[in-house]
Amino acid sequence: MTVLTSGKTRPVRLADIAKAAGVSHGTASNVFARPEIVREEVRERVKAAAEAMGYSGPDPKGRLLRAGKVNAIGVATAEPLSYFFDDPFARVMMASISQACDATGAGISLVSAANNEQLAWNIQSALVDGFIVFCIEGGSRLVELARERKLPFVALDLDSENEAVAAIGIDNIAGASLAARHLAEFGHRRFAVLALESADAGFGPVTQEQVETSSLYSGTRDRLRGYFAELSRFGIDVSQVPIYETLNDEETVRAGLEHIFALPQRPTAILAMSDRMALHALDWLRQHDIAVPGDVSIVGFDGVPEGAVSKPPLTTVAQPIAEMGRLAVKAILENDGSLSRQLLPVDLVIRASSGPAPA
Amino acid sequence: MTVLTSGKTRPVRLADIAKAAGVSHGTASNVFARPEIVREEVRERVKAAAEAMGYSGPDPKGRLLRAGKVNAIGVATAEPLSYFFDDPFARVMMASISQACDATGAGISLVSAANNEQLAWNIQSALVDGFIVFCIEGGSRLVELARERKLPFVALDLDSENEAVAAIGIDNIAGASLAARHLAEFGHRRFAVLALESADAGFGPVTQEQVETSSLYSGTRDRLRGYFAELSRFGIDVSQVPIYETLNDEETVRAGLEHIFALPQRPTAILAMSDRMALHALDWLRQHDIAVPGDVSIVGFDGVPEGAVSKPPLTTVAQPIAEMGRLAVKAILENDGSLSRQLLPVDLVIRASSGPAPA
DNA sequence: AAATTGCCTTGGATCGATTCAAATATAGAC
DNA sequence: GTCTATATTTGAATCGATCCAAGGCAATTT
Repeated sequence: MTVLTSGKTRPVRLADIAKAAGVSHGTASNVFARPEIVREEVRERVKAAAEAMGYSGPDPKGRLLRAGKVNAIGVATAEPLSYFFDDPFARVMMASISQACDATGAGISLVSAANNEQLAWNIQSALVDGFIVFCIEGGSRLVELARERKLPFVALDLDSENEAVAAIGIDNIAGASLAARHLAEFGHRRFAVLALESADAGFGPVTQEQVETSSLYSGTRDRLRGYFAELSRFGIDVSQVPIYETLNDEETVRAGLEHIFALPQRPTAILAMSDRMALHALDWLRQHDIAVPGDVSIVGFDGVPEGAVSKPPLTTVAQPIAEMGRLAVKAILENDGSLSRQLLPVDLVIRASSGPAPA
Repeated sequence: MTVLTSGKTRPVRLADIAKAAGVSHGTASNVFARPEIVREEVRERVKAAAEAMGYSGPDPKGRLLRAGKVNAIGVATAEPLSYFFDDPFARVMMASISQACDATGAGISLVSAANNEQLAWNIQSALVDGFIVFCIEGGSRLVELARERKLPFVALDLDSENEAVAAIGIDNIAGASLAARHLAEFGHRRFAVLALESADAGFGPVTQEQVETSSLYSGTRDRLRGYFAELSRFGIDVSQVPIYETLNDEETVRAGLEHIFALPQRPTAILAMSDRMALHALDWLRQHDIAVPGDVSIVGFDGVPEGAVSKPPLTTVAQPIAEMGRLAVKAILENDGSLSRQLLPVDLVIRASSGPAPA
């Protein structure tokens, strides 16, 4: 595995094999890359030399520089790496991205970092042919970094403002409208909203104005707009609808529900901006003996598989997650510049967590 | 972003910047790699040139060859890539691996492939500093491939036979004993086993002999040995204990329970070789109004987080998954050759799914 | 004025391969 | 024996950086 040169050892290179076999390194390279053009006798000799010296084929590091293609795409997020394995939405998305990669033989590199400094470095030095950027919350910095690499990249779920970057997202306003209309048509008139972050690291009750004025997190803002536009159409005074912002985890969802159900007017319908929140809410409601959908209806957002097996199964606004992943991978690998921005349609999946408003 | 040379364009290199700024390439390199040793005036000039030519920093491809370190570890499996995001055990393991990577700033490359040919190529050409190999089922081919790369690598959960490869695993026999003893001490005498695969693509009732004779899947075999050795110690005739092999999914677990509970002697205790199976079993039992642990006790294996929140919470043999991930990453990154084989201790976590045998 | 010191800068060597135009060998035709 | 066509092989150039010994230069010592 190593040659001895003046007392110190170093890994065997293709050139060492070539010398040992008495051929040029060009020929040695051909033995591995295009064996069919090398005369059999020579080929065997080179292979024998390789075997003897414990050489196990050309080092990808060297090949890479020459070839230029890594054959892997980077998936980046500003969350810790474990986000990819913890978050239900990320998992479904990654599963679909990985299927698309499997189909084309490309690998996946996970790029992230504990702190912001690391993150910049990691993105700058990632060995990938392109990036898929998860823009969860205020991912604009991430987009900026990825863009500086001057590699093909697409943003998933990007703030709809930035027209200049390639992005695959959904129509948050339309999706939210769907959810709100569904509940309103069931006769619900007292609503509450479980919102995603609209400003950094905040949770607690917020007002519509606060959400509107925060420039980041356009997903949160658009979903709220969609909800409220639709509710207004039904003559509901949206200024009276409580909005509670959570961190999309169990603890803050429960806190939100405690808050909401302590208000004088209990809601009969909850609009949750993620399935994760909706599922935690389902747990809380069951533990508090509030029947779903008997007393309270709830509609989630995302369409994660857990929603299909919850108790009760969750009505939700399903994103075409698999399609988004496929498109993203395609955009990177083909890099024909065809993709600029793409808003995919969402789908209201009606299950058992929503029903007529109680009389 | 590109320079024009005799009619064709090519990406800007560091050398182009150096020339444009009138410095040597060595200095240009220092501007990016160790800016503090370059005089400010020069530094600014080079940076300006870079800016002007749209150069966004040294290409990692070039750096890699020189540095030799990719700063990423490969995680390989023979399953499709999406396994990493679908399987609960894999997910917990990946979460812990990614935490360890985050802590050291290393990236993660997922390596897998649809078919065997691809897999070989993907492993041979992966740009990584080492491999962590998931040896789920008969992963010996995978280990062989990884080994040929001559990079540091560790196998997770390897067949305990192969003494030559570095591996991190658990003592399956001891873990299984723990589970069996726990139930036996509760007075249980009628057992059933929900087993993992022991041969390819099979599910259904099997005998102890069948499991023993299958050479792959030593995990399944060892767990069964552990169960039965311990039960025998309590004077239980293990030849009468039904074993049902599942595919670790809901459907086959339910089929297994239908089968087991249709037998003349209903068990009062179930030993499940994975938490995933145990959790599906819990669902089935609840739906059939069989009280846990009133009528039937059940003990899982793995220690996935879902087991802590199931109803009832699952007694299980917890693997030190986080520790395994940490050790694996450490072994790769430090590569001090210190790790050869390591069997980590397992832990019986007693929760509410096990209790005294019914009178 | 010469010598020493410290700070920057230079340019050649190197990392490990692939590529391709040119050179060489081999065989068959005339 | 020469010529041509074909099959192999060669070796220099290239990919894009980093490293480092050696050199240049200005400020300080002797």
